Amino acid sequence: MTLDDVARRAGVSTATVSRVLNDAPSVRPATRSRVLKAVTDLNYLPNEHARTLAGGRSRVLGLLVSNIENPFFLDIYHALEDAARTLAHEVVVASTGYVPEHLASSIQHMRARRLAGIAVIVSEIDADLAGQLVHSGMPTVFYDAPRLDRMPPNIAADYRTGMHRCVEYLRGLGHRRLAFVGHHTSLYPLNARQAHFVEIVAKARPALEYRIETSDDSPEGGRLATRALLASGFRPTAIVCVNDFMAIGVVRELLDQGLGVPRDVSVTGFDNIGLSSYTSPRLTTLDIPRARIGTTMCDLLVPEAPGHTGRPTDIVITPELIVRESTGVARS
Amino acid sequence: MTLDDVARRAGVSTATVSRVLNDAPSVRPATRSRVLKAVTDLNYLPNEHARTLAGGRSRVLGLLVSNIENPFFLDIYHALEDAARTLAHEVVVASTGYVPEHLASSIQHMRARRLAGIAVIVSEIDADLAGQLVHSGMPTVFYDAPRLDRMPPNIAADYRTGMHRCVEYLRGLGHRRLAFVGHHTSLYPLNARQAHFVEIVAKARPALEYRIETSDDSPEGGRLATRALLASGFRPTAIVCVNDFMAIGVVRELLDQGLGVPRDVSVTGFDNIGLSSYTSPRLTTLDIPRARIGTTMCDLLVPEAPGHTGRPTDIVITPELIVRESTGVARS
DNA sequence: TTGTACGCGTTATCAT
DNA sequence: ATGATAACGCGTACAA
Repeated sequence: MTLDDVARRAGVSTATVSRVLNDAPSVRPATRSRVLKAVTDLNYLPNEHARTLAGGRSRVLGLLVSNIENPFFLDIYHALEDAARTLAHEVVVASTGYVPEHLASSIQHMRARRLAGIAVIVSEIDADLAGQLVHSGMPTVFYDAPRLDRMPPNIAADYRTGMHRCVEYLRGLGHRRLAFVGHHTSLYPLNARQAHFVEIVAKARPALEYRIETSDDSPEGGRLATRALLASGFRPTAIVCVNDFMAIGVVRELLDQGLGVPRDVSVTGFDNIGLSSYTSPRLTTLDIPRARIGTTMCDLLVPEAPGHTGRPTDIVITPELIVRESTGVARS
Repeated sequence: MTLDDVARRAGVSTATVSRVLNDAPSVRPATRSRVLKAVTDLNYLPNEHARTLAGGRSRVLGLLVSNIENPFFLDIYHALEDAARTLAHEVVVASTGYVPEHLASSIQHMRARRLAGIAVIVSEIDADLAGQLVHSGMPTVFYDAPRLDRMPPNIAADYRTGMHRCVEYLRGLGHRRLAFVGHHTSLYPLNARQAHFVEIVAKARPALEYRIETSDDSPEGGRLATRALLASGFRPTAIVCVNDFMAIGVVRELLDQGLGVPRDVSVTGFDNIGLSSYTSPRLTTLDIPRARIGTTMCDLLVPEAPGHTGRPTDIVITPELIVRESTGVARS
């Protein structure tokens, strides 16, 4: 089923069919409808590959995330997709699962497909890969990108301020023994949230005790990290989690060990995913506006986007503290 | 950056470069490495569009789901992707959000891309669209497909038995006033789980009271449905949810209204998503083996798959009841 | 073993 | 307004 078939059936040339399909201006209404009829009769659909090959342009955006199971990424995906849809663009996702090899191969695939642009939200990307991407000529936008020489547009969250708010809030509640539950990540960059946690906690006076435990980015990971934490004998009065997704498992394990939340241990998440207000107790967390991130990425990537500015804009998002039920005054 | 550039740099013809890239047998090691060097020097990546256009085949599978936010679908996606990866295939997802227009356009896109195959898990698909898909010639596999004349491979869950197990279990616990919380769905087919619930409950002796409420497929939907349910004055002692995702919101709303789960109201989910054992209380649910579904779909779609059988296999999955903490004896 | 040349299905540039 | 036809970048018979 090709253009030729349609052309033959409509008694016109392929050029005309192509014009109709791309609603070019000059086509007589009569022929136009003849062509359209042939198209539906034959249930014809243009070959996308031939199309982008001949036309040169693609209307597909790529999104690269670390872990699509985490609702945080899913939300960004949705926002991006919605924004893209209004611009007649599609978006394809690839989740690396924090596996560097998957990251590399996903990038290959996206480059091979000559996408219209690519949005990257993978904390484990190194400067090398990022640079390669940028130099490949594809429009690229990063969220939390590593520092690059030729900076591409970047959207950054001010995790330092966010973490500061979180720790200060807990200190105000009287917490002096804190734990951080993070997730494994390949070295680049050392997880910003964790780094800032350490920095801030280390500076606090009077001094705070703290401990760090890491595991997979999942509820199960949160549970395992908490189990290890408690098994070590350390008794935190508050656990700061790298994100809500893991916090769900942290709370679960605490409960399973007979610890009340927040009666015995306070727990904070990060991201403010939808689920965080459905757990019991509801999670205290820091909000990161995923929708805005997704929309902004689309703006940055697609020239036809309403919010598109040619120059590489740097955008900074400051996480807001959302106090709910999982935190309370420290048990004395 | 094209084959030509590489060929020129390596001092060979494009045909030879192509051979190297597709590791064809007869290429002298010396020239092979010359070509490979040129490729890396130029950071060359074959144009996927030209490739599938010329070669005719595509190594990309499509997955069509109703709501990728629901972990149920996400799990299938992952299983499918993992299986596909071992066969050097990619998979692209499209989530319709239960919007028929999105479904149609996603199908268009996938057909346009001449994918190697397409897996469909959208309850809202009608026989018309399904038929169109099958007749388009693309290898297709359905999960819970509408009945078709020319049956494509289909994977079905025996919801009737599953729902029967669920209702019988609740009856055994003394529940006589049941509610069903389902999700909106375009007509085709009337949600099987709901239909079976009604059928089974209506037959039960002594007679059961029941009521149905529907909303979006999300925790928020579950919450809203429950709110409406209670506002109506109906006092179920047990709520059967169409899936775990909504059940999360159902439990939340119950708790918010001061009702204990399962003390005052028992709640059952469906699917046995990972989250269902992280909520408090843990959800009693019916297990559906998502991983198996994803793997099987890959087997059915890809000829090179180990489990591939030429003939359209019909597979039936029977949901297993998993009893956890959200159900208990009916309050007298 | 390697090169030449045609075809894949479409868009776009000329003519007409 | 419409029709030829040359790209687009690659795979692959067919030759050499």
